[in-house]
Amino acid sequence: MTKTGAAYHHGDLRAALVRAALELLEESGASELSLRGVARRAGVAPSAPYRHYPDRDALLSAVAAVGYRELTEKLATAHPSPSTPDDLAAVAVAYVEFARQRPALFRVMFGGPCDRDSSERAAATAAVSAYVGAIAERAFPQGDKEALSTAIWALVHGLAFLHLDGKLDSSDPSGV
Amino acid sequence: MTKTGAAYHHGDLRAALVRAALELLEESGASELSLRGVARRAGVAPSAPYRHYPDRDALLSAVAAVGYRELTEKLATAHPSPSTPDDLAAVAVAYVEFARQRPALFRVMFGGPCDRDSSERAAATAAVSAYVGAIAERAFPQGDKEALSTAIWALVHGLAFLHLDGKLDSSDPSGV
DNA sequence: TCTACCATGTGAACGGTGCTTACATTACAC
DNA sequence: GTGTAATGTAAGCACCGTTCACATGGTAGA
Repeated sequence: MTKTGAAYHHGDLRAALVRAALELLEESGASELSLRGVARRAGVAPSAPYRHYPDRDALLSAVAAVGYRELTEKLATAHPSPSTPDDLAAVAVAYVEFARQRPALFRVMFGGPCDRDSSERAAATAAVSAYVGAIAERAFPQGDKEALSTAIWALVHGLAFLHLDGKLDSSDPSGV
Repeated sequence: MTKTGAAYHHGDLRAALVRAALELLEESGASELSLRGVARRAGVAPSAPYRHYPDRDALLSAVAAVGYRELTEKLATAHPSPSTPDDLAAVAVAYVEFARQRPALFRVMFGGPCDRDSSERAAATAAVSAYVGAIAERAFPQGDKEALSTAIWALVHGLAFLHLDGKLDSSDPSGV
């Protein structure tokens, strides 16, 4: 499948498509990402992407996977190894910030039903889950790890979505 | 504008369209609700809905408004006047249950960017918000009402979304 | 080096979509 | 009864996802 194939006609169109999609998401916040639009952006015929992705959802999954990686990076940057509840709060704020700064990408990542076919995507979300779990365990060693991890992720995730939907204002009461 | 107009040619097509949309959402969980599909379901030409709704989003907002009403009903049924944290937990479970039982409708309600034009929709979400706030105040009289209300809604909302995206399993650690 | 092959990209086409516009019909006011 | 405004229809536009036959060009094997 030459996942990271060198350069054929176009030169790694597979990656170029993901890049074009990310650009479109950043520019016009519209979370409506048309395959034809991405192809146009990449300077390629509308049918070209089908040589690399079976359908639109597969391309979106690849884009989402990049989003997951960038999200974990941002969280790690917020606090490399959080261990206190305050550290955790910092990471939580970073999560919500990510959603607010890149709403279209965030919607691609979490907006629709995740297709379990994409191993790339599944692995990336598992990584986020594990990361949150590890943090929760370190911050609250005495608690039930599963429940805590779920609760924290849910709280932060819900906060992000309510923000995105304009249900909240600037106040950020994320004291955890 | 004859919002609740009697019966012209079709017989309150305005309401019939919302009904048809809800039916389609329930049947095929696909959250992709096409205006043409709704019109077809209502036995009407594809352009007929435009006499009652300016565009697809407006119809979706009307559908979402119905969803908000049904959600508040379900929450009220779960516990008519919750005052203890345990009561609150029951309401929270009902919220997540609603999302799991009617995922397509839930996605219409919260999935996309809410258009602030629809007063109908805005009023319905404000009602949910006020309801949660009132509950939070009664269950935790000593806490900061705003922060508590936000935190609770976010936790429950995030839980619902993570469930919908298949990130969680059957365990329901909603101890609040 | 020549040739055959296969991966990649193209162009046209199909059915579906949201939306608009011109036209037909129907209910109500006068 | 007649006129008018509200309502529904038919046709058409541009766009979408997807497929298929075809063109192109890099690479392997002789």
